[in-house]
Amino acid sequence: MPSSKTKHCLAFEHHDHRRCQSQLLSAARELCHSRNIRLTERREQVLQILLQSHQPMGAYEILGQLNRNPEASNIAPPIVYRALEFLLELGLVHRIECKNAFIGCVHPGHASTAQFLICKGCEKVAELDNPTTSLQQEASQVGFMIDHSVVEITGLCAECQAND
Amino acid sequence: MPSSKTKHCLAFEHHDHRRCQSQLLSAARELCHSRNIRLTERREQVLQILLQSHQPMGAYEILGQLNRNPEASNIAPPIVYRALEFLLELGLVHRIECKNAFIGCVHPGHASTAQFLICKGCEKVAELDNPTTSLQQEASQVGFMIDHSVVEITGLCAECQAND
DNA sequence: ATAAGTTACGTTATAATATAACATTATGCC
DNA sequence: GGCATAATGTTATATTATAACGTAACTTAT
Repeated sequence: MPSSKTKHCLAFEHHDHRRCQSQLLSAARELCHSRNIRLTERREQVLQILLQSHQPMGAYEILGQLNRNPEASNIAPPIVYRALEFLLELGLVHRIECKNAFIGCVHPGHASTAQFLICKGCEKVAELDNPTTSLQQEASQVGFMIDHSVVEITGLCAECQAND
Repeated sequence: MPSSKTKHCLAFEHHDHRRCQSQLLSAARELCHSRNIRLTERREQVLQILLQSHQPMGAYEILGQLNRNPEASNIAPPIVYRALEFLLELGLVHRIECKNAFIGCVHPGHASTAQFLICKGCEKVAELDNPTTSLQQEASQVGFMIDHSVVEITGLCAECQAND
């Protein structure tokens, strides 16, 4: 899974990545503190790895990052999956279903709904931020109680179309 | 994966299942014929299994069904995955990403877009039929060229809410 | 402060899902 | 028939995920 590729695509072209990361991390800490929930070191490590990458990562890729650290090596899959489960529950992280991968949430607050544009060219993923879609409204009207909803739109971003 | 559970939920309550199946199968045959594409026996077998179930099935579950047939047993995963790939491409089958499972399409024709209501209670899945969502329009307007889009709304159907 | 209860983490093994690579058979076309 | 292509078959293995059980850390009540 290439992670440092052609940075030429999708919504987050010009932004201060370090600042964005640290803001999201602070927000996560505050969220957990306010809810009296423990953002432990492990959980924070996993969140940081995802926020740094800013792109979807597989669980084993995250695991690799954790084990890159020479001290405290040899971490096993369940640890990553448990941290992810925690972060997903809080909406700090989303799962990109069509890639079996995970990505840090850029708009914490909408835990139960997310929409993504997924470029097949540069493999970048942009999170959109629509509070509620017409489909969700429709579902509710039919009496379906929504727990979680996912929209994944795959295709080619403008840049990648141009580069063909 | 329970497949014959509490049939009490979601959109397709009252319908003639056998008829629905055979209609979809005919439609598939016609589609392939008109496009001069081969709906081989294997591919048709897989399609039939999915249409019969009318619910999402894992690839290995399908495999199990194929191997249930005493003659011509011992079929291996790639065969199923290849048939699925073919059927997905044509939009005769959809992939339920959040379950890593596959389901026969009930509205062939919209190959590149599908929406599902997925009940956590009875595990049934209903396919909706909205041609285009506002999100897709939005994506297009941003210059994103959509290849495929997936909407998966998970929750509790009306029946399952009542049965709590 | 300590014992009891709970939550998080660590570890081992294994299950479930998916694909790579290559051999064989069938089909379409000249 | 002979050739090219497409589909299937086969073996092995990669990738993703979880079960089950043990240990450590934190929380709370006494």
